[in-house]
Amino acid sequence: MAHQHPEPSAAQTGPEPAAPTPPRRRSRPTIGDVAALARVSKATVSFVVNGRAGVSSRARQRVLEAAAELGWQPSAGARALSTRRAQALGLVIRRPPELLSTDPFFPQFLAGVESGLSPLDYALVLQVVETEEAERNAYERLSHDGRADGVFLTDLQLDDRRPVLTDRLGLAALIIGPERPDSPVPALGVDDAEGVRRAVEHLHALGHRRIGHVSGAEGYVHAEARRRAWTAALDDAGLPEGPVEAADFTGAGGARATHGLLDLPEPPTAILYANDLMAIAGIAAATGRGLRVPEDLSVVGFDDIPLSEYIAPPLTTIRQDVIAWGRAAAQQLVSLAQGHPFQATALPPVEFVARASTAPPAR
Amino acid sequence: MAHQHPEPSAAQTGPEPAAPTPPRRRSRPTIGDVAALARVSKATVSFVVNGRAGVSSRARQRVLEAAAELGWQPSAGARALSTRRAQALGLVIRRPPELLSTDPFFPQFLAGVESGLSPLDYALVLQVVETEEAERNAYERLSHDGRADGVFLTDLQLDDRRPVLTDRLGLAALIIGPERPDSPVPALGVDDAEGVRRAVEHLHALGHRRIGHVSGAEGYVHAEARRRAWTAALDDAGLPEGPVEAADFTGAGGARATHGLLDLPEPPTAILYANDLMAIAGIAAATGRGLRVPEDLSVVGFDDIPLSEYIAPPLTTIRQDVIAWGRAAAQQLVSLAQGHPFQATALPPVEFVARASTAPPAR
DNA sequence: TTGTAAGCGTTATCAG
DNA sequence: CTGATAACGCTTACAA
Repeated sequence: MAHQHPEPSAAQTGPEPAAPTPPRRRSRPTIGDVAALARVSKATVSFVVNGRAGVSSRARQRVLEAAAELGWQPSAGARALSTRRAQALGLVIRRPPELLSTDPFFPQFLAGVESGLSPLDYALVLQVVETEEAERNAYERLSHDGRADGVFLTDLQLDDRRPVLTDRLGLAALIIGPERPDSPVPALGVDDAEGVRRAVEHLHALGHRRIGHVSGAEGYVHAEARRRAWTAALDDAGLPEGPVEAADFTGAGGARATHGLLDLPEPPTAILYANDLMAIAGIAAATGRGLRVPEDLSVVGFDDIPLSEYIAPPLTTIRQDVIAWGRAAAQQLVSLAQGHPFQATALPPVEFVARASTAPPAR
Repeated sequence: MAHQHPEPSAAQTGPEPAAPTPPRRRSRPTIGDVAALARVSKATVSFVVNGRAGVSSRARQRVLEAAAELGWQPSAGARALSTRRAQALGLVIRRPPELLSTDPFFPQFLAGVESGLSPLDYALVLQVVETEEAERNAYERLSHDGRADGVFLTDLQLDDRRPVLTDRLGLAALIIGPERPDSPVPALGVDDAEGVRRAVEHLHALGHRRIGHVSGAEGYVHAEARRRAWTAALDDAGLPEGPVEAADFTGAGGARATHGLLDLPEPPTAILYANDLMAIAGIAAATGRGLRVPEDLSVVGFDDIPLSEYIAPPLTTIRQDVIAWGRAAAQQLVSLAQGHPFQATALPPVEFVARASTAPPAR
């Protein structure tokens, strides 16, 4: 009935009586207001907005008109409390600030997630945390507070405990990245290996035989996947094992690792980086040592960030459609959160983009 | 009483009797369970967790023990329904995908916002939209669904209608950027002008007299602010008006604008870009024309993205502490959402960072 | 087809 | 100081 007003239920049979000295700051209309105006019960209104059968078209009509007149829309919070669903998904990001601000993954992923979520009328609750403890905490609260019906698990580590955690919480979850063996949580990821293989083949065809790798932060599943793909690709190409330097996905790390590789007695003539950011920093590092790219050193990145096309030389790299990935992930997770079983989705494959940072080796 | 279980209130005098064939999927404990276990009323439990006076220490003790034993934490959703506050802030982002994925602003800002929000126990609801209509819609729903108590207004346009919208919705809002005249919504932003002035002074001191500017997307308040600051700084330095080329904050736009300036009959010897991304693309564009940076062209960026230090040459730029900005904004907006009046906060000033992309002009 | 009433898990009011 | 009891806005049996 008349919400937040002291009148007794008599109001139910007619429009709201003019309250004497109505307290200003009229709050939003409620389902009760709509029901009263449409002269039906709250249940009927609920049925109408939820598109359920069992409502006469006349009643439906009146409800819709009343809702429109009052500008009423159901309250997500109240609905969540009732249905025990938040109509929202959670994303907890744990990354060092520097990485967060430069890596193009998250913004794109977020854009994709949103594009998948908004047609379904789901919201996204975001948390950025620093420690692992805060991270666990965030998932627990998200679940507990009923703020999210499902969560994305990104930047998975090799020994990540989050799948077990979400499983225990009974919280729907989806790993963003390569599949994990024995994981209680399904995963959705593109196959990096294909792009890496194409890159190695490209370098091999150019005549490179010593191809180094600057890997991402150790312990991360995707860093590890790219590294293994590189090893496998070298092997497939019949090339000897190449030198690898572990880095951390940052510009500083990429520069340092590049120097490490170039300081070797037999430096590589080409380097494959685990992301574009490190590759760009690597180009600068090599340039700083008097090397020319690509004449003296070929460089391949990973991600194809928008900037990669606009540096000198334009970066040869491996492109993933992160937006499409995010969209697919969102749809999948909503489906999981609604209790449907996981069903594998096809993601656009990674793409090898040849630009000017690769060329035949000088020697 | 015992929540969601069929037992009669007899359960109140002892531990919960073992239900025969208990339905799986035991849901979380509620305040009622805690109250029952502690042998107090729900209200008392509520008072305890909200740290309000009027509870005997014995009762408080029992409540805390019961809560700990049950692992109970209050449900944010239920609380929100009761208090009519979502304990969450909203951020609606409308940007073209490319810009979103490369501009370091949002990730940093988000990190800052979160660092301000999490101690206050507020969540962040994020939306990424494409059209202006979707944007308006997003704000309306956020407000209306009760999903957010306040919203950030970013990327403000000169004729932006969002301040009026949020005002009409009665939704707390905070503009992220320079203050607007006559705005019903307060603003929190760093003063770009100081950094721009320092940059121009730096270039002037190096001997430059023709300093061009590549501006950000037209219509944006912050792009306009930087452009005006540049004009004013030239004026202050007693330099003639310089050529300006309008761009859009993207790498492609930066490259195009750079060519535009360099094609002039009297090309500038130094260019100030409205962001680092365009500056980096500008360096590549200039290099592609056979110019050397900084010998033939000095370049100054804006933002100091992490990559700027690791390109060749390292970029001279203007740094803003976006994380601190985000944190301050979060605190401010929470305060506004709680009904407190706006009170100006000091933000760390922008900082001029001289690196190697600037040098005395050749001619 | 429609209405009633009982939740959902809190907070708030107001007697004891 | 404590405890019923009524909101809060919605969904959903269950009746009518």
